[in-house]
Amino acid sequence: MQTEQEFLASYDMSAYPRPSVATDIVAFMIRSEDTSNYRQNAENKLSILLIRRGGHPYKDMWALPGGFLQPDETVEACALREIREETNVLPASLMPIGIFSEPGRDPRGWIISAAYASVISETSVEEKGGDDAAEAGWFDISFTPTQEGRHVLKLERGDVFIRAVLKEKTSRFGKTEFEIEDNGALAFDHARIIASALTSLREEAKNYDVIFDFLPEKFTLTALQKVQETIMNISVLTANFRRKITDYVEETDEYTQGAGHRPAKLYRKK
Amino acid sequence: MQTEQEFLASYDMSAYPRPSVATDIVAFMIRSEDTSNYRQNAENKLSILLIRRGGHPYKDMWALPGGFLQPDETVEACALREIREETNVLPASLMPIGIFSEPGRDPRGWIISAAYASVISETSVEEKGGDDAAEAGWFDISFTPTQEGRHVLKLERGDVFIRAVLKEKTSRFGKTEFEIEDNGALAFDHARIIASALTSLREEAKNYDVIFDFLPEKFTLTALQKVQETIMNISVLTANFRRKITDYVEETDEYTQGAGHRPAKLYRKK
DNA sequence: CAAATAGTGTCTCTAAGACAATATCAC
DNA sequence: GTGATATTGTCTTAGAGACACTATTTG
Repeated sequence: MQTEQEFLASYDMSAYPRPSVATDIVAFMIRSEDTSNYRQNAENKLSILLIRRGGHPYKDMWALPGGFLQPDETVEACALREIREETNVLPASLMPIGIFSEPGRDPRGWIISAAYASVISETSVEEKGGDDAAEAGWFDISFTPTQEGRHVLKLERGDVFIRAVLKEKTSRFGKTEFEIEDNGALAFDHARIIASALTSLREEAKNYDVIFDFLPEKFTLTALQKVQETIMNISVLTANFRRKITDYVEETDEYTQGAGHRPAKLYRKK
Repeated sequence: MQTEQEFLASYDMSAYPRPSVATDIVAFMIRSEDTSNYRQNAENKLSILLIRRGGHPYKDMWALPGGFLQPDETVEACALREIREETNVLPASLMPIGIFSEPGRDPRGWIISAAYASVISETSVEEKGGDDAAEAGWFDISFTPTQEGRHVLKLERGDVFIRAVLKEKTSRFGKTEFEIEDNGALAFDHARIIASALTSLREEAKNYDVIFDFLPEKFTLTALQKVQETIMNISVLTANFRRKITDYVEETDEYTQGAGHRPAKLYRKK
């Protein structure tokens, strides 16, 4: 009879086949763009971070940031490390999206990926300019349904346009999934991952769980409302939004200044 | 300059360290127990499937069904295969719970696990008796909060009692997690996985997504209500439950028979 | 009829949606 | 004052929760 010690000493992990395990991160940020009229508030665009692949496979196409899991870290820590390496910022939130493990999803071999959505506040990343701007950048994202259950994913940054088409599919267990019909210029199955991530983000934004993470510590209620409207791609009535959000925020005694119109009180997350 | 073909031909996956990847499945079933009074409806108990470990490590302790991912399958397919091997049944649903990847979670080495919750209808599994009853069995489960953010997980089957204690912890990003304080007789970090799975199941049951999966195709509204009450560990008023559930079901023209009280109409999921 | 479950009607209160009205700043 | 945003008030309606009541079967 073997003892546990003896068993563990003789156990050989390499007897079983093992995949490489990676994380891919969909990093969301809301970028505000000044309007022509100085009195008008800035407009918001939802954007994600993409990196141009310098080497094979999918050379010169755009991919999500990510990397391989290391032996001394959790999958979540790996995702945080990768996003940190790319943006120099710790994200304000990290949400699991799913495990992507279809055989053949990576031409290099058996590589499965744990996908995460993360949220980065624009103010936290502002200082970093476009130092290696050709290699990484924030793409404005839109994801809209068309006829016959198809969805078009558009990513735009300056003069770079990416357009992918996905088909909505209900999985065996009733969960809606996306299937890639046209990759656009996206690498691997990343169009699918982005679609899932945005769907999850919208789900989370419904109950106000994630919208605070897009803003700095102190913010106006109008800014908060704009965040939600931008994410959900809808518009809500101000009075109703304020009534519902009251439970989640607390006042500060500060106000915005010099905006060419009535100042707004700043709030903090409760 | 290398072509993509050349790159892929020279690519060596084994240059990077790889973990073993496994799935663990929390299979839920609601078992009805006849009461002493013949006119009374059966009582429901929520239960999960556990397997007694025959070998090291954690020899003789109880563990979740699961197994290693194979190169030609998705993680989800792996979970389905494992649950199928154990119960001979295809579950009615499969929900991702999370990836458990803390270094040291498995004494055999670097093994990460994708955990799933699945739901099995009692009627679909009824035929199978206790053929290897000593090795696997359905344990009634209860999971109740105590003082100071602790939770007690009790598992019971005949004369086998398992009692584990977990501490509720809010992760960095606001998600509630569980940390094991006392494993009871559970192997690995499976107490944590079970706690997460039950929490997810309750979340899903709130909006009636998963309760149908516990029942056969045709069911009474009372049975459906009992399922929800059993999962959530609450009781709801019949009139209100029926009003809300109307949108999710459709009538059949069949009725229950010979129960010693008024027959109930059978419904189907819409 | 008794015991048990099955099923319906309705009152109250809260929350959501729509819309109107008022407040305050920079120029 | 004008143009912009900030903030509050209130009407209506839908839905959740509580509770009382009626219906139907078997022994």
